Amino acid sequence: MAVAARRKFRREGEERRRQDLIEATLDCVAEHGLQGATVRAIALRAGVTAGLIRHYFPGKEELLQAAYVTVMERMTELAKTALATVEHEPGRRLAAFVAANLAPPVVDTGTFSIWASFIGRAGSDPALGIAHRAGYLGFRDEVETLVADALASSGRHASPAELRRLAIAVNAVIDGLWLEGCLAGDMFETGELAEIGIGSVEAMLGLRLRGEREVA
Amino acid sequence: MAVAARRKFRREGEERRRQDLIEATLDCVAEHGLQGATVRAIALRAGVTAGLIRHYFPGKEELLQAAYVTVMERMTELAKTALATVEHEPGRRLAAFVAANLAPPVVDTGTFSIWASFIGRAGSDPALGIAHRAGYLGFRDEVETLVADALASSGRHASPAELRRLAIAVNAVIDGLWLEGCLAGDMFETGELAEIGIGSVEAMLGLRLRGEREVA
DNA sequence: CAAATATTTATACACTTGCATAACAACGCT
DNA sequence: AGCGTTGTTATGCAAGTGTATAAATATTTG
Repeated sequence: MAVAARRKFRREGEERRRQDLIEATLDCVAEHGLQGATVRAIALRAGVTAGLIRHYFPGKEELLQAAYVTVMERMTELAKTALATVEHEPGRRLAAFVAANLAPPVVDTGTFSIWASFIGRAGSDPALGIAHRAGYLGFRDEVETLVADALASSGRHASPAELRRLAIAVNAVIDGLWLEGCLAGDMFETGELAEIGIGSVEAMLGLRLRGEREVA
Repeated sequence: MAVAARRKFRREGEERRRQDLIEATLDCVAEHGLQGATVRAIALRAGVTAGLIRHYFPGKEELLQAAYVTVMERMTELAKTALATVEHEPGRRLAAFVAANLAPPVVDTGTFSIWASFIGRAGSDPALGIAHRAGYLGFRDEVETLVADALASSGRHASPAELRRLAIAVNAVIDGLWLEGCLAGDMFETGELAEIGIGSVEAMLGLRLRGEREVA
């Protein structure tokens, strides 16, 4: 009488397993929203059994929060990477920042689905709400700095109040175009969103951010 | 031996019940996301028992779709109402449209929560995706018309391609500011978002939309 | 006022959910 | 090699899920 064979397994490092579980969670959320992120679905995708989740996280709730934090870190990290690799002229830096946020991998249906799923609950779930606001303000501060530098390098200086308004507006354009790109990417040519974004920011600031020959 | 008394009830009209169920669904989604929208929670909020849902809808899925359609109809309807009540000068119409979309009741945490919850699944659920795209394009067409009129009334004419770009950009600013307002409304003064939105649109179009004395 | 109709309730069912627990086996240590 | 530690699996459970069905009652009809 053959007894059911117990499944073989390997012991992965703690950090590695945690990361795998978070990744699997994000995949589930991206595909079917928070509803699709059941402990069993997550475990299946991570290649483990459901019980293991509770060995690394107090409960499903904490795993979801960790996943959300990871997403936001990843998004801001992508934006900063775009800044690090680009030249020092402030106008070009701002343009590069805008462009980077309006093209893959930032513009991505999976990422958007995750973002929307989590943010929908940020209003009712305090932990998620706090995590969101921190990420949002960080992003806006980054925008404000870039805008201030771009203005200063062209000899203009704005009052703090005006700077704030401009940062909010620039941030909004980026967010709005990002949204449209994620939701209906097929409606735009490659680079079109970035083009529109940079053009809009130029108009709002009254500056040219790019050299004359780069408009393509 | 007292037999459990059967609950009293009233027969509401068909359309009324359907609307009540949809309303209850939206309340549930607004509070706890799609996860909170269980048939029992919905029924409880609508003041009926769970079984009744299946008398008015083939299944829960169809109720959710109907609820989503209702939300989008309501949002676009609000925007159009703002247009109907305002004067005929094209610039002012555009300004009023922008302002209406950046203040309550369009800017509202509950509405946003619903929107985010549904749109997160618009990528994977074809029915929701179609419903979304239709609503989105309708909104953008509206923007494009308003922009075209505003430009024309000030003697400028844009090519179709340029008009398209401007409409996308204006749409993005509205979306982005709406998002910020819904997520962190307490960070903005009353009317500040509308002010920023109109200012940004003016800059992008190179027009003044308001009379000189209305800037407040 | 009685009968017919169909809205609404009540109950049951199969399934999924997150979580608890105990058995097990992979790995590090000596 | 043997042993202990603990990462991992397997199993079970109570609560909650959507749905199916029958019974009951509010309302309409004759």
